[in-house]
Formats: sequence, C-alpha cells, structure tokens
Amino acid sequence: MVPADSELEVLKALWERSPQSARELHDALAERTGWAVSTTRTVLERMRVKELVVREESHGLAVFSPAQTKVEVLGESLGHLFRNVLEVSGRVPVSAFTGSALLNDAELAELERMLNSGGRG
Amino acid sequence: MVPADSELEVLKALWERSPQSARELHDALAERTGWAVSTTRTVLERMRVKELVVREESHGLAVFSPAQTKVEVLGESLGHLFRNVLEVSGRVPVSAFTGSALLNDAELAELERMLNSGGRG
DNA sequence: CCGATGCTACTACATCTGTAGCGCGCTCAC
DNA sequence: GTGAGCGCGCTACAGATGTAGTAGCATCGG
Repeated sequence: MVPADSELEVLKALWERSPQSARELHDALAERTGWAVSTTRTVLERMRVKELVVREESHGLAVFSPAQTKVEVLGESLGHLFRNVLEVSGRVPVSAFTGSALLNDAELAELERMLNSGGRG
Repeated sequence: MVPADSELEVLKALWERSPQSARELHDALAERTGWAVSTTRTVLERMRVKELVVREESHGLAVFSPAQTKVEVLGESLGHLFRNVLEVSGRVPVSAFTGSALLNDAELAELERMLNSGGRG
C-alpha cells in the first residue's frame, strides 16, 4: 500500500525513531505540519487499520512503530511509478541510487530485491 | 499536479496518440480498465478542469490532448517521491534512467532540467 | 417521420484523505 | 476531593477519487 502524504509524514517520524506515542509523534510533527493533536491521532488510527503502523501498549500507553521500512515504502512507490507512468514491467534501474548517498548498501540490495526479484545483470 | 491513477490511465492512452475523442479513449481503455463510457467521460471532464488535458472541438466533436508530456508527469511524480519519501532536496539522480531504454536523450535532458534546474555536476 | 445511437451536461454515491472537535474516564497536583 | 490535563474512542465534514446512471438534443437509417 502506497501511503498518502499525511501518512508519509508520520512514517518519516517513525523511521527516525520508534516506537513513539501519539503525543511524541504530534510534538515531532506539529511544527512542520501544523496539525492538531487529534489530527495526528486520526491519521495514526487510520494507519493502524491499514496496517501501515503497528500499535502496542507500553506501560498502558499506546505506542506506534512503522510496519514497513523506508526502503519497502520507497520500493512500492517507485514500483508504482514505474509501472504506472512508464509502464515498465521489467527491471527497474535501482542503480540510480547507488551513488546518491540516499541509501546504504544494505538498503540498495533490499530495493533491488524488491523491485527486481531475481536480479542478474 | 500529480495525476491520480485513473487519470494516469487516460494520459497514457493520450501519450500514445492524441488528440482522441472520449469514445476513442473509452474504446482504448475499456478492456484494461473495465470502465463504463460515462466513467471515461467523467474522468476526462475532471482532468479538463484540472488542466491535465486540453479539450478542443474537431468538426463538432470534442477531442482531448494531454496538457503535459510523459516526461513532465514523470518528473513531477519522481520529484514528489524524492522529496516526500527520501526527503531529498538536492539533486535527483536522473542518470538512473540513462541506460534504461525508457527515455531517449531529449527526454532525459528534459527530466534533468525539471528536477535539477541548473544542472552542473 | 420515428426510433436507435451517440454526444454532452448533470447528478449520484461510496470511499479515501485532510483536518479537527467532543466527551469520557483516569491521574496528578494541590 | 477536585479541577486541569491527558489518553482514547467517536463523530464530523469538506474535498478528491472511483465509478456510473440519466436526460436532452442531434443525427442517421429506414
């Protein structure tokens, strides 16, 4: 599932640190997003239903973790883009990101695996 | 404006051939999408409002052309993805697509220009 | 002239997304 | 023990998207 923009905001905060409570996430996001507390909560709850985040209890407080890694989300988004805009069904040139300092080797390998399961060449 | 999925279907058909009438587009899309005629029309009208397509009259019949090239849409989508998922504000590695046979040189140059206006390095 | 067809505009409705408020129950500080 | 604050579950509502029906008008074939 490709997350919507607001969901991506939450995921990015969770990728930096997790688990976090709704309040922690709100504090981390409020400045950038301007959201009300209830907005953060609503987005989180919807993400839980869609299984974009995992909710657990920590000492009676709900805390959330991302259900997917950044690379997984990137992979799905890139795959979606390639299939839908470029109509590429074959290999996706993951090598694009090799020198970009965006992803480390392990992440690149994972992306390669996701998009081009198999991966000779 | 990043087009929605249904809008992308229409754009893809128009990138292959344009202008096309609503009926032509429907015929081209129906097998893949399963849409009713009215669905194609509704999507087209919404795209016109959003200026994703341009509508003209040809001998009394409405025909539609894409308002943006494939590369423009790809560029916006890629830019969106990079900014939102990867939080890249700097250069986007367009070189990724160099050897991929997806885009020709002119298209690559345009993409480069769009994403990295300036483009030294 | 009349009906089948097709074009166009308008309307419909469910779901998703963005954004937020309300009320209940708990707890902590006073 | 009482109010302020907080976590939590509900509800709300507008706009976007997916998907489609309907009615009026033109037109073409009989």
